[in-house]
Amino acid sequence: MAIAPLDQPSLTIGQLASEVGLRASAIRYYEDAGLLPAPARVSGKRRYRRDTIERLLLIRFCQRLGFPLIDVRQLLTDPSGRRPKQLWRQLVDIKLTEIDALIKSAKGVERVLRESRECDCVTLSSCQFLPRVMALEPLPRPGRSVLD
Amino acid sequence: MAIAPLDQPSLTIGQLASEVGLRASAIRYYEDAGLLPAPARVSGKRRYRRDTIERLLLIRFCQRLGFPLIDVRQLLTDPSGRRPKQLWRQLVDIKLTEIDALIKSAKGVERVLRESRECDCVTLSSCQFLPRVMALEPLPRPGRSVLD
DNA sequence: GTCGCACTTCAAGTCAGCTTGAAGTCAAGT
DNA sequence: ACTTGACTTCAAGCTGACTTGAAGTGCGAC
Repeated sequence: MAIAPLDQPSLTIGQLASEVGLRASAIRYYEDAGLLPAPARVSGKRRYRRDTIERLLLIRFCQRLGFPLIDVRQLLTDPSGRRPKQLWRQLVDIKLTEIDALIKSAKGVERVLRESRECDCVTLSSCQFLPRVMALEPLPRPGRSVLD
Repeated sequence: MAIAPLDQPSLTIGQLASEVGLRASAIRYYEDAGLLPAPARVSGKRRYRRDTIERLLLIRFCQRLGFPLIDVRQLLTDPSGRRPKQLWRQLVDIKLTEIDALIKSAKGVERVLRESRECDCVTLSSCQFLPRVMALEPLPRPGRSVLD
């Protein structure tokens, strides 16, 4: 039986989950989704090397930046094993335009909200805010790949 | 049988949909979701008064501001039939804090994205951006009621 | 030996806001 | 009479990131 090197003691899925603040089911899901390689097994149970922690942190890193898992997978499944700088820049550039649009849109919404707070128009057609609100783009919803 | 007044000729669902830029299926969905009252029928088919257009515009108005349909329903099903000012202010105030948080969060993400674009650190643990990214709150995802 | 617990797989459920499909109805036009 | 087209209902599908549940396995402790 393969024995983990001493500097990389193995973790059960529960230990790994609690170290990174995830549920075990999420880790299994990442494996199914191709974000984590299938780990070694000891009597059928998953055993993770400690460096898996880092990989999970990188996943959360990217999630915090607004990338969907499908894009994170692209980054992580680079054959060279290193963070592919070129793809990273491409993703960042697209995400930056998305974020700029989001901020702009959110600021427009904020302004209209502040102004319409005191609005008590009963019929919408007489509402002074209607044209400005309808001119707003809807807040983009996240979750889709930046690479369509 | 009730006859629509002359100043309110009735619209089929398809006419209504094209006037407001929605699909007929969306209008039926709004009815199921309690956002629109069940309209009169002519031989089984829905006939809408023209003021339904305004109600649909109000729904889109609220959607553009980021309110989920469940909150719009609260606003629309007020027994008085008028826009309930007090609820409106409450919703707006909560939404304003959400939007402020969103903008703040998005600006943090933007800054990190710009800075990490040139980052080529191979291992995440040595990445200077990790602590700052992990400190970011995730971008809030829309769609849930502001009144939990 | 048997209890409990952490693990396993697989399927299905969750949220929002619709869309799509199947199968049927209705009225007008040719 | 037949076709066309817009309508009807109801059920199911779609997105993303998971969670939940059911049914089973393995292992250490008592």
